[in-house]
Amino acid sequence: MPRKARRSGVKFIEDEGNRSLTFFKRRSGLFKAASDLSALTIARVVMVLECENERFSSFSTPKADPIVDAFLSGDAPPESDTTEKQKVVIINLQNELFQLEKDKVMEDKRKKENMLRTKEIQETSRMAKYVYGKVEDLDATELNEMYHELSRIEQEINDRLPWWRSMPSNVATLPKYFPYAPSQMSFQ
Amino acid sequence: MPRKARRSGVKFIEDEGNRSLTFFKRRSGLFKAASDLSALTIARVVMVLECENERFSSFSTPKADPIVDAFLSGDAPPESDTTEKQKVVIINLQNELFQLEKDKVMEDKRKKENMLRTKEIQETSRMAKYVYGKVEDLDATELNEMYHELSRIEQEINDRLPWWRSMPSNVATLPKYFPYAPSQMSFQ
DNA sequence: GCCTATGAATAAGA
DNA sequence: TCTTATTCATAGGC
Repeated sequence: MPRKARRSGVKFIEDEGNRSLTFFKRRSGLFKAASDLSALTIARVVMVLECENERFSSFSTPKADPIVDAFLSGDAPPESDTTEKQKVVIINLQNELFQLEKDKVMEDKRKKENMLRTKEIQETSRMAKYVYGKVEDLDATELNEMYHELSRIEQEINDRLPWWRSMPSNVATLPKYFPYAPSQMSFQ
Repeated sequence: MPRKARRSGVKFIEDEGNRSLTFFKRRSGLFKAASDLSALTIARVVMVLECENERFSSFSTPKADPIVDAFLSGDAPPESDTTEKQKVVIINLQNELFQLEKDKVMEDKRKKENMLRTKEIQETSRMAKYVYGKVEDLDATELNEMYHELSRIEQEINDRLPWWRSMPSNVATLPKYFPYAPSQMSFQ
């Protein structure tokens, strides 16, 4: 029985407490919506949120084997054989080692790119061209490339792990410094 | 005036046409929700969708100056003078430089953490044996021992690793909207 | 695309 | 947190 009228538009919420409450409520709504969407269709979703306190959260639809999930979440049937558990744990470790190697490569690559980029920016005097070219075009490309890069890594890992149809879901999560982009786009 | 009952659960939609219709409807709903969330609070959202035909779409809330926004979305008044454009360019560049700095810091942090982790794994010689050896080659006692050892380490890893590499075990605590739980996490 | 009946999300209040 | 009144998204028709 609301005594105060329900909030009207989509204006910024001034009150701190109310704002953060709304943030959490709506975040879970958003996650649920994303989850439902990918359940109803085949779509995959990856999502990163940064709240006002610079804290991040992410959501992504997984492709992990249900059996593995069950093990990992502790729902494994009690009679399940120990070797199954070993497998899971070992996979985790192999996975992690592999990830670490991959991370190294990726970081070096990104660092190089960033250095080039910084230099470019500092050198550039033709700024207008930059704006047009960068934001309109490159963001879409970067987005696409980044996603595919992640997918590729995921694929490689999958190839190494015969009975694990896919990576643990969090691998598909995008890095937090994902380029900001024009608000909405579709590509290839 | 629905003649057919409304769809019940969140089961996969078999019918192709219906499925893609639902995809588009819900995608726009998702985008709207994300947009509202970031309007109501300060949150930033980045989202990438991959539909079943391997096409991508993305949504993100840019944290740009409103002027920049207008400019990027093509809404800039035609008569807007050069100084406006310059302002746009500068803000944009500042944004990106800031991003790059942030990236640098994050990468250093990650690199450090990775090195520690790699060392930890490599130093544990028994562990190495387990990881690189075959499960089938170990006897029951070894297996058991290993399981407990690895479980302990897994726990430690979860306690110490940053979000992007934590073991999926924590999925257990998350709401399951899905037979296989979506990965949802918060970090930093 | 647009229109409604219906169910789901959520803002306040407790 | 939970509850409930209300708004909002959306499934099904066109």
